[in-house]
Amino acid sequence: MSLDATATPVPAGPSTCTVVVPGPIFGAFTYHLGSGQPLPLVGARVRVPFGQSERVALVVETNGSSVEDGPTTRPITAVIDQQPLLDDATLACLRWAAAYYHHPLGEVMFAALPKALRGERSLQVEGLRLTVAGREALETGVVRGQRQREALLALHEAGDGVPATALAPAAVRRRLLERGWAEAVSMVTPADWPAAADGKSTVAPSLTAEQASAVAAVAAGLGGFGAWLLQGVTGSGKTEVYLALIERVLERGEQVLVVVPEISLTPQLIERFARRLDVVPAVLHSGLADGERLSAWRATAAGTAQLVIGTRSAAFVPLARAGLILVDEEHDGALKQQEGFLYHARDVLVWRARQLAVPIVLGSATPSLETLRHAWEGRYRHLTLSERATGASMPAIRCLDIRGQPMEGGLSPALMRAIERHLLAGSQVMLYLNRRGYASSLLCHACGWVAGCPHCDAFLTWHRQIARLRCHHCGFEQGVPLDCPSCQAPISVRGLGTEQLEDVLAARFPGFGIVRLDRDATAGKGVMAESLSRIAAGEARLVVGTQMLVKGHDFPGVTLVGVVNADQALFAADFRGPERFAQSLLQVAGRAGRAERPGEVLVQSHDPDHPVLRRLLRQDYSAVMAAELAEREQAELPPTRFAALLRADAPSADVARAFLERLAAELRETTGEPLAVWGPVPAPLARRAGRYRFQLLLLARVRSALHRVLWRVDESVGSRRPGKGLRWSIDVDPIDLA
DNA sequence: AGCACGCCGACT
DNA sequence: GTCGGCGTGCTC
Repeated sequence: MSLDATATPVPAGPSTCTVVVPGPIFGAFTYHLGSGQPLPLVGARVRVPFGQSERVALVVETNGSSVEDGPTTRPITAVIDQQPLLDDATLACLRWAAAYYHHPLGEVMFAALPKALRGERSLQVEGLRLTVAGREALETGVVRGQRQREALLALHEAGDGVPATALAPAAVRRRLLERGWAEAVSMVTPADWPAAADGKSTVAPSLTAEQASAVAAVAAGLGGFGAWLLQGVTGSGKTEVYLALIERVLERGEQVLVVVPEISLTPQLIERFARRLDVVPAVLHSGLADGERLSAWRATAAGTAQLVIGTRSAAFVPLARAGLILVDEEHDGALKQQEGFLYHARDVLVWRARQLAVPIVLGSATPSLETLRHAWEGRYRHLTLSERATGASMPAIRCLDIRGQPMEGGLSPALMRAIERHLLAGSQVMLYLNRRGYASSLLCHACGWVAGCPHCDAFLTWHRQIARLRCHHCGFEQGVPLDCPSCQAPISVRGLGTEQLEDVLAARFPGFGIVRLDRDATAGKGVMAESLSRIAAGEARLVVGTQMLVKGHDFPGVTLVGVVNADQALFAADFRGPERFAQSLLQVAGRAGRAERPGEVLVQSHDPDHPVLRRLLRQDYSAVMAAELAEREQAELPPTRFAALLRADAPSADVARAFLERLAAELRETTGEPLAVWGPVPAPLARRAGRYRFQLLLLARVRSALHRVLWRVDESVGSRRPGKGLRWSIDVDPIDLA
């Protein structure tokens, strides 16, 4: 490009730009510019004719060589953004993620934008800028009006321009323009963000030796890439380590991105960050109104927000001056998107940290086997917090052998006695049961009939409070039959759910107050908060709940945790069953005994000698996971192999199965790659919502081999027509094989 | 994903 | 005789 712009003619060759559109289209499309249009920047939105209609598209390349024998290019209709919405680094990350997870780039890129920017909403506004005459007027002091003077000073300070509406009343602006002191410009709406909170920052507690050395280790690596696993038992004060690190990074004038599994569980975390650090965190999650999300996103991209806290979708937010990335509860499955674009936020962020040359800290009391393995093999540095910062001891975990015990509503006599003892001592008791509803199924004792879902291979769960049978997989509901539809004998129930447990406890321990925390009981707005405050106030002394209990919330008054049914999780079909069980048990155990009173955890099981259980009783998470790793190696499963799951479903079982069978045969025959092809097999829930589901598992020792095969899959499927109603997807690094 | 084109049942 | 059902195919 010549420096002398006036002498340089507009390049004679057609200026082109390559764009992607939202939707399941893998390719990119090349357009040429309309007459007199400026070449749009990469990362900006444009409007293009597309088929019979027009679309908003994102520019991914300019003046690119014309695409593979593309027919004739059409002209861009309009350039929407003068400035790119996505910078080069973010774009590179999105390109990598689209390729790695085999998802169309257009869909990936539009998913990375806040909703408000997926359409045509412009960020350009009318602005005013100081002219030379204006500067002189300011310096010579000829400006009479106080308001005009203030406005000119504001323009002088801003330099680049100020949005008209933010500057002064219309009359004052008109006067400035008339006198030639200011000129009208089109400018991008500034991405303002409040610099500080109210200045009342709370004082940091002094760090324990373990915390201090963790902080020092990571802080020494600021300014370059490094991955760290921060493994700290519940109550060991990981958050204090985060806070100290964030403080260091903010002092350097850099940004921190914190990604958590679920923002709804962490309002207190955000509040704590804001207070301590005296900043206003930019919060990014799906529950925000579009406008709020837009301003937080833009402030992050522009660098005006120093601290950003978000859920997995925040993994793709542009960062103007990144300094550190934190992933809290890195083992949590919510960090992996479960439909559509199947990315894992933790893995994306490790890639980004490397690209941005900043440290990333993965924190958890119960790290995933993937992350632990990286740490054990030296790819990640391993930081451990083994003591509770409060000085409280970890609760004792004991197993209750319930074989042959007379059970009452799923509770053994020993657990009943323990509940009574803790209640009478003035404590709170928490019971963990990972099954909602009243009973898992309705059953006819006479003929064996079971209430099943007409659309899924699943039993209907009886929800007594709403007097309905409900399918937890497709949402199907029906009334509760009084007699067996098949033989008219009276119906009985099987399996225990949280609703029933609540009833049993209410009858057995009247007057102590019960709160149930599960998806059904906390559905309404504000119900969750209300329940939590009833627990905090001690109004409820018994807490019954599902997985929800495991995450986030602290219940300082709880001294007994009862795990009602350990076997269900321990013998789960999925290969991650033991890992998940260990994580849930230790997380739920961590809710007990935080105060001065020591906690107790009682686990009911029919198999008290199960090796996973035995190791957990010793609180030895690492031993559980080391044994688990050996098993995975033996079984040739992740993380010792790289996996991809090909899923297919269709209204007809034959169509779905045949699709994968043909693919499997092709892959077995034609790839020279060292690859295991398992299946196709019916998916764990073979029929769901009226569709038949099959899956094919691919396992490779070498990641690149797996990806070469996946490209071949894309090609193969692209070149034939799938069967009637067939849907299929690739899940790279599947969390579960279901 | 949109949005067309395209070939079979119930309505003015 | 048309309106419209959603199956199938394309988008620089």
